[in-house]
Amino acid sequence: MQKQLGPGDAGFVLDDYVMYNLVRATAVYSEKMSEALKSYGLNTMKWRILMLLDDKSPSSVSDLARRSVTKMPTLTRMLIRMEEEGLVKRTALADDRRVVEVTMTPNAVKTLRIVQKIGHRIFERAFEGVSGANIGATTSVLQRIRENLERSPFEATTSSVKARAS
Amino acid sequence: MQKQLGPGDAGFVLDDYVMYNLVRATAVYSEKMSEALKSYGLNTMKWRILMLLDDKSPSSVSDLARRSVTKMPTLTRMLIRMEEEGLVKRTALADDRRVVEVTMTPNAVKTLRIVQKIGHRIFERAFEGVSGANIGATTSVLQRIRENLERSPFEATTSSVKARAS
DNA sequence: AAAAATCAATTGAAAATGAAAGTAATTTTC
DNA sequence: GAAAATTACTTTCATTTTCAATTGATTTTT
Repeated sequence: MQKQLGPGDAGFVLDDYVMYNLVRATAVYSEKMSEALKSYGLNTMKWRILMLLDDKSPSSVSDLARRSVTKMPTLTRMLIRMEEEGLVKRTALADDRRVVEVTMTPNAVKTLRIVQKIGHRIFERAFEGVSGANIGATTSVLQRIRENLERSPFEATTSSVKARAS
Repeated sequence: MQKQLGPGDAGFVLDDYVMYNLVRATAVYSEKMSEALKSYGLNTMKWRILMLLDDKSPSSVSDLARRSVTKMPTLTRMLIRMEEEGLVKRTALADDRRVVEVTMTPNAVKTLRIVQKIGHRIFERAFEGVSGANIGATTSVLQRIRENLERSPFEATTSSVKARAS
């Protein structure tokens, strides 16, 4: 296996570029999930929040924002709506009343369990023909990507060469 | 390697779930790219469109929409803006005047080449510590995921069990 | 060949998003 | 221990995105 070609290199093929495939695969997956969730009154964001709460409850708003890679304002609004819909409860933390603790309602757990089955079927379809070993390897690589990128704030070494269109 | 656990199964760990990592890794990557592109007057969507045009020019609007997994209205507006900024040219196809052919301007090519270098550095950082073989394997899996999901329109087999929160 | 159907792209109204400012609570500094 | 700084979240407002309908062009049907 030789050195990775980057965009702009001669012989570079976009369809074989890992980053392009990463973004596109995720977009298609999100699209499918979104369709499937619609009839349950959910969208991908509510789904992700419920999954995160199922994983760790209660969670603070900022914790959910970080783990769902969503901006706080967006999340605040979404959580208010979800509270109105009876999916979550928001309460100020006793120790530190700046913090808002979010928990799932039993109702939300019930809905989540149903939707998880559908999510699992989409997952199975997505990985049709991919071995368990390869799924594991892919997971590791994805975890690694996130860690690598979250660790390092990107510093623009060519900051002097600021080209601009028009 | 045993059977894959799905969300809701006992012993399931969200942080090890491939779909969660897929979405999160992509979100972090997009965030980093977005930051890096800002000073060049670009965003991830313009960047992706330019990459697609660099790969195949001219392209129709619908073709770009499909390959960038973006809704047509969004793309139309973005292309209009990009034309105003001197990045692309839009012309009705002679054979079929419903179709709008989009091409990059030389100016855009110049900008793209610069930004690609930065994109490549982010890519390298993302895959720090990942072998070339593993990058290749990941690419294949991602391609497979997309193909699998694009092929099959998801049919809700539990469509009778429509639960709804609240 | 006129009418109906389909298709590619655009536009208009409504919802979602995010940067920046605002608020309230806690911690740090002097 | 009061003033300043920080933190966690919320709100405001301008922009972006999307759904649904529309336009203009081509193809299909009758």
